[in-house]
Amino acid sequence: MLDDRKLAVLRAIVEDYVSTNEPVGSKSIVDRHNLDVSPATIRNDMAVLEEQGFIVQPHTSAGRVPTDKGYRLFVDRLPGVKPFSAAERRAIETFLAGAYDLDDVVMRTVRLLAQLTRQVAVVQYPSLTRSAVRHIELVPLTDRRLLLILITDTGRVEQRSVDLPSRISEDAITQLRAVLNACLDGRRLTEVASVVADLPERITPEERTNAAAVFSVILESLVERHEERIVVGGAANLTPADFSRGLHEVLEALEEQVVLMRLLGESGDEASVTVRIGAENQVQGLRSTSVVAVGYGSGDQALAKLGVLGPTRMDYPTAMGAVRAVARYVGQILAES
Amino acid sequence: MLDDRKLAVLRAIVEDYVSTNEPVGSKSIVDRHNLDVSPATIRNDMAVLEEQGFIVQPHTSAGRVPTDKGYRLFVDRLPGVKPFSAAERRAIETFLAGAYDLDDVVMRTVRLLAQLTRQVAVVQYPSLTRSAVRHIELVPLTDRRLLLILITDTGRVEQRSVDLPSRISEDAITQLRAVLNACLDGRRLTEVASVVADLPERITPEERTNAAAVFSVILESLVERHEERIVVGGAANLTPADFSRGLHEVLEALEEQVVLMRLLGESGDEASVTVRIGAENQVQGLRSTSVVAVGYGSGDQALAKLGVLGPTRMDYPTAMGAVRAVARYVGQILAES
DNA sequence: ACTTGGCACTCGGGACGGAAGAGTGCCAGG
DNA sequence: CCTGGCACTCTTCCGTCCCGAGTGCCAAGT
Repeated sequence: MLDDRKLAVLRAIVEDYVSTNEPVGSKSIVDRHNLDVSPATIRNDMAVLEEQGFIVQPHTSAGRVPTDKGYRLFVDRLPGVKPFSAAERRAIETFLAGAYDLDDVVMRTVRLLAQLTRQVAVVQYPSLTRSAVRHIELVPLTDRRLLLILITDTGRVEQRSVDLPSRISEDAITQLRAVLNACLDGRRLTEVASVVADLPERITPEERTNAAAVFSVILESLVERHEERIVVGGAANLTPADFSRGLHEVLEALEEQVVLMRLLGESGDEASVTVRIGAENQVQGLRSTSVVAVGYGSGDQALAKLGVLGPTRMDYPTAMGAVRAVARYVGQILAES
Repeated sequence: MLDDRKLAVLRAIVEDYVSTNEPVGSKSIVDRHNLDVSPATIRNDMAVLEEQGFIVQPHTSAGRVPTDKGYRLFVDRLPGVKPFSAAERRAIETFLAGAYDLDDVVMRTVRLLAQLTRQVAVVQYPSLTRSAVRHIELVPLTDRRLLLILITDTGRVEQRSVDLPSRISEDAITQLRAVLNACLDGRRLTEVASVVADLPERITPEERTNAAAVFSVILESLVERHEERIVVGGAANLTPADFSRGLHEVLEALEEQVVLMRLLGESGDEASVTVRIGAENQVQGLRSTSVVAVGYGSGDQALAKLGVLGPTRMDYPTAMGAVRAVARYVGQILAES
């Protein structure tokens, strides 16, 4: 039903529209791409493509513009990702390699992605729920208050302050610290809940109430409320022209961590680059944007996701290439540290 | 040279223009504010105000619009800050009190400020250079690599990884940790440089090279490059209409930490609310915005600054009130923790 | 069966022009 | 020093017109 030439026409429309931001007509297609047919032929093809819902014309006597469905077909059946040159990849690598801690890695990644794609970059911190405990530290703030610091194998450092029901001695802190590290070290955070349940037995009875306060903070704020952080950058790349209802709506959505989580969560498969186009995003307010995302991680399993967000009129091949390449190197960096 | 009525006229123009975003004419002034004079009189006053550069008319036969200089006069000589009602203050307090760590305090503050003022909120983390060391922790990652964690009395937790020149034993780590904490605990970060210089003597000779690596990380990344973090929120409150050259320029500036630092740095006095209007900001790209900022801190001295940023056409009294009130409560919260 | 040139048609956008309205500056009189 | 009156200046808003881009359709050619 869609022969090769019709696909080529669709591709031409997408490419031209992406680069010019103007509806593309039959004439300009034969001019810029060397299909050896006449404009009239293209028009016939376009009529079919329009009937099937891949393209529309904003008004009679304007050229055609791809629909979400059109972009979808383009992404699924057409050129695929644009591979990065060796030089580009080296640039990415060195830029990321300079980072000195996880915060810095994430910040650099965001900047890098935003710059490479000229879109909005979205990077999730390595998920806590998929991380394992590397170390737990307790620092006394006052004699009724501790600072609890959790360090994960993915480099995240989380801090919480704990109010204690009664005063605590240095010795008790030392004991508690030892028990926590002995029992939780190396455990994934998903297992922590069950382990913590057994801990009170290992604590001397008089310290149990204080210890319980610490445990409950661990459970509540680190395990149950799975604390996922997402960083956004390159918002300045959003161009007002692309959003009929104004940037406002998009900017608002980008400030809501929860919304971003859902957005990244929707891209299902983590191993390969996924693209969600326009209304495929269930997130209200981002129905006219596309998201290109992929999971990244050190080694085999994905720790979290990163990607870019932009108008549906986006250079998908480049975006997909950039996202894939960056994710790969971020994974490497994390594996090394 | 400027009698009371002329000031009242300026005030009327500022207030009306802020609320309507339209040039305000002599007629509407006498209607909305009860000055007991005729429009013609107002016109004469306006002619003077314009001659002195406090207002301009976009084109003949339009109303008047305040200039930067006009806003400046308004801010300096007119109503001052809008005090917050008891209910509002209680709302602020409870909203901030729910925070469970410094990151959370800062995030909540940003949201709160953005919401109260409907402008862009800018909050700086408590400055490292004005903080004191509360605790330093060393966690082995591999036998050639440590994670260095610095906790300050302002609640900041900074992490850096340290590559060591040679393998390090558990005992050596313990020794190093003890020395660091013994010598640095309670020291302001500005003093740290001189203290660190004397440290090697306290370390057994065979561990000096490793210790030196740790010291240099402390100095380089925590002391010299004074690591100031700034969080921005409420960018969605920027309305395109207010910026002739587009949001783009403003959004870009807001993504540059360095720019934001300069911006907050420019507001000199820390104890009281300062306002920088339009071109008073030396930061390129933010010449058409105003910044209302104030220092905040636990107790007497300011730790850092926070404020809001918006178009020069801003509700200054409200913004100043909100900034002042929020800064006060943030200071309280930090003092408690 | 597909492609092609020709042709009439539709519509958006820019140019032009006139009318309405807002707001001003100035002046002469209270 | 204030005020009412008045002429003047622009902007804004329509309505009209015209041009060009791009289309859909058809009949003819391969």
